[in-house]
Amino acid sequence: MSSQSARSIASRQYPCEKCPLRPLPAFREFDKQELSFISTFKRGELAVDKGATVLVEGSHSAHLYTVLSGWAFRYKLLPDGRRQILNYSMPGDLIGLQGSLMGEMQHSVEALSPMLLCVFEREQLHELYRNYPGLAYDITWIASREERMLDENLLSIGRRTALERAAYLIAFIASRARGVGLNGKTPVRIPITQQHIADTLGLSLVHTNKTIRKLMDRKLVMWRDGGCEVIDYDGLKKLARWEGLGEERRPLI
Amino acid sequence: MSSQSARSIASRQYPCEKCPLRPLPAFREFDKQELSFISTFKRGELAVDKGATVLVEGSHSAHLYTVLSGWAFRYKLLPDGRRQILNYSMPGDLIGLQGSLMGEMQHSVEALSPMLLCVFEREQLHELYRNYPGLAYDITWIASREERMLDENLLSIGRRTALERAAYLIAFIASRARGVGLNGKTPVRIPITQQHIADTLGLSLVHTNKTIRKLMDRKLVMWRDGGCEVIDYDGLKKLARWEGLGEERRPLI
DNA sequence: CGGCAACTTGAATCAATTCAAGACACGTGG
DNA sequence: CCACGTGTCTTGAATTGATTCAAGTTGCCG
Repeated sequence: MSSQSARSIASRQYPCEKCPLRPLPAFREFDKQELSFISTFKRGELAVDKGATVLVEGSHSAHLYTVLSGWAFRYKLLPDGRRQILNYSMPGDLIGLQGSLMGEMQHSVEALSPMLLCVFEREQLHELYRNYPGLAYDITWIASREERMLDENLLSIGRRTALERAAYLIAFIASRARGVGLNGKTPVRIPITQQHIADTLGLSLVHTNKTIRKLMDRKLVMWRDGGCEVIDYDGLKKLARWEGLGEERRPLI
Repeated sequence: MSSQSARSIASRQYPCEKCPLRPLPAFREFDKQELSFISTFKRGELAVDKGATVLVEGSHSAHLYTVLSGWAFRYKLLPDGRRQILNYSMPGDLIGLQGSLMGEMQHSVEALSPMLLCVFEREQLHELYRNYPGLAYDITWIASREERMLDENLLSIGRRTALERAAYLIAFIASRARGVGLNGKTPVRIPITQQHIADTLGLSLVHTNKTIRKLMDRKLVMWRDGGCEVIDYDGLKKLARWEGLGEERRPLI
């Protein structure tokens, strides 16, 4: 629950033309004009500590961000403190688009690990829409992708059993992480606690723990270094009756 | 579970300039150019029977729609038939945007009542983005609004009690319905069965019935004519600890 | 009048929460 | 170097909440 604020670093280390994410097979090619506009769109970079709050519900942020590195999660709170995690953000994902469009943030975002964010000016979105219809289309596409993920999560929480839910969630996160090359030599380590899983699945911490234990007994996942590692990805998918998110190449703003 | 297909009516009764929805206070003003483009964007109207399937998961629809009148719901199925309702659609809402952008439909849509839909050509979306950045922005805004509603639903299913969930859902739907003037003289009648509510809240039919009964005992809602009527809107909001969706005026495509 | 769909209800069973406590690793200050 | 606090994970037991099973009611349409 440490709620420190984000630390800023003004210097920009990565010009968009040398973006380390862009060459990944997960992302579509951009032409020179688009790239150079994004370059001017980018205001700088922001370094964020683990546990820091990137955006707060109720605020009116002047910025939106793309994750360069690190993990975060989006959540909402009920007045009495009950927390629901809505989705996770990882490299290549846009953060704060909803707030940029609708004015006020309706959810908060917290870093799960140290992060590096590309900072964009909300005001310039209009210019993007005026002059770069392709990028505008991409942004709508990104919003739709988020919607699709939420649909899946809703199906999961509403209709899957606890064991299926846990299997689905871990497979889902691992699948996305692999898409952005987060599995170097070793399998991906997902930097979340069981409390995060509980707050994502809509279960209590105790029951989540017992459920994850079953997944570990079945040798589907492993818990190590305060994080989760997938042992048998296909086993998780099968248990969850999940088809996987047939992801084509996507835009990177 | 009647799964008849939609019946088409080619004739267009409502030119966009005389759209019965547009004058409603819920929608923002459009200038003449935008209006005339939308007019050419519109291919015709589609009449749909109650219970008909408008769009099916897995299909590649060439169209997207705006609801002129009537109600529908969006849902996903698990392989074994478990159903999760994701959201409801009512007049002024866009249907099938996600499918238009991503190619394949990832959810199905079924009519809750007879409906009238404006039909648009998916192909022309690109032209819209190229020539009408304001409308393009609107479409992204609409996608974000859907995302926001899903966030709320996720919070509800994940973290609210059964009674709070039911109260939230009914207040939420009623609030949206009132926004588009569906409460003429009498209170809105929401044309859904308790099975729909169960499949939205992630509860069994039996337990949903007992939960709704509690709401009726508290004189918050009423069940009549195979549908639901709100008696005490503020009471529902309070019980659900829901602030309401502070809706400003929104675009109507 | 029969049949079907939606709504009700009680009882038995199962799943999930809450309560309570302990284990373990890690970092910090004495 | 050790004591202490904190955060995370773990486990058992009691309780509550939700599901399933089984029947019955009601209203409507052909």
